[in-house]
Amino acid sequence: MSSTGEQHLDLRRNLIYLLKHAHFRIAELTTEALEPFGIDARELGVLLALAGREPKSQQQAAQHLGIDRTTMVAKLDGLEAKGLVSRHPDANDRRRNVVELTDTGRETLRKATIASTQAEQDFLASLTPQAAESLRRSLRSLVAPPDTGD
Amino acid sequence: MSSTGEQHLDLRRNLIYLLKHAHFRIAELTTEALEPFGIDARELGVLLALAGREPKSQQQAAQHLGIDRTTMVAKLDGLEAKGLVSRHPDANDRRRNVVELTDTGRETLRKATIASTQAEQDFLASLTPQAAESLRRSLRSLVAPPDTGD
DNA sequence: TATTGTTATACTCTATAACTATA
DNA sequence: TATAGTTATAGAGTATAACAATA
Repeated sequence: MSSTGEQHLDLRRNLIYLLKHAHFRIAELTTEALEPFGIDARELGVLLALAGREPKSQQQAAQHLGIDRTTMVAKLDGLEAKGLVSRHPDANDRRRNVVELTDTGRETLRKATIASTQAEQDFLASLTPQAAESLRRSLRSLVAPPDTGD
Repeated sequence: MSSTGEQHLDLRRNLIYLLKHAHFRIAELTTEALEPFGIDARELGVLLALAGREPKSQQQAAQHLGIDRTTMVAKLDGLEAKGLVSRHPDANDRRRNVVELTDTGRETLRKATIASTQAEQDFLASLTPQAAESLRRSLRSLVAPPDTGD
């Protein structure tokens, strides 16, 4: 702690580096854990975004996830092909597609979430429960709630 | 906390989602903060990796950063073109390039690190100092020290 | 034979622009 | 005119394979 601005020239204290690698590793672990369910970590994210407040239009789901609507198209194509989601034109606004989880999708989400939660716990195993909860809480407040309910 | 396995079907508690978006945002903030110095957040990472224990071969630097050696080539091409690093064949093993920061590179790193640290502090501003330090410490232990000093 | 740096190539992820159908 | 979904396309960023020089 010098007063002259010694700025710890240490890669391993760099937040970008830490967050990038932490993300990479949990994504890797989760992808492995989800393998039996036929979806990857990204697809779980889409299912979670949809499960929040159905029914949703594609665009609403995309905003919730923080991805582009054009990206959402491809994700939903894949999930629909697997029978996990269904798309129907919105009766009130036929430009929109209402996206819903199928029964299979809901069941897959349930099981995949259990596996994903286990992967997270494995990932966080070296932390105390308090530190793990603090980490999650801090990240939540940093990311800020994209709680656009419309 | 139900005992039946209610697995919080909430995207915003999902670690991958949180880490991905946290990474995205700090990378964005840092890139802005580094703009005056002519480097981006990734290039700062490379400079930091090099500054650790010079002199280093390209491959050692790449391993330290956790990127492929072929990726390192392009990064160093850019940094060399900007006059921030220099490459010389290793006298003891002429297959290797020893990569070092130039004086300009060292000075750029110094200033960029100050700006980057400020960006991190801005990013973490909503956390208590304790929570911020806990976050960094937890992330460090999760990422694990790639302290291959050779 | 193995390794370092390099190049060519391909793959993934994502966004921008343009098209269509609806509003 | 504007919006939702779609498609085509292009741009990052990265890794794999193959090559030259060196060990």
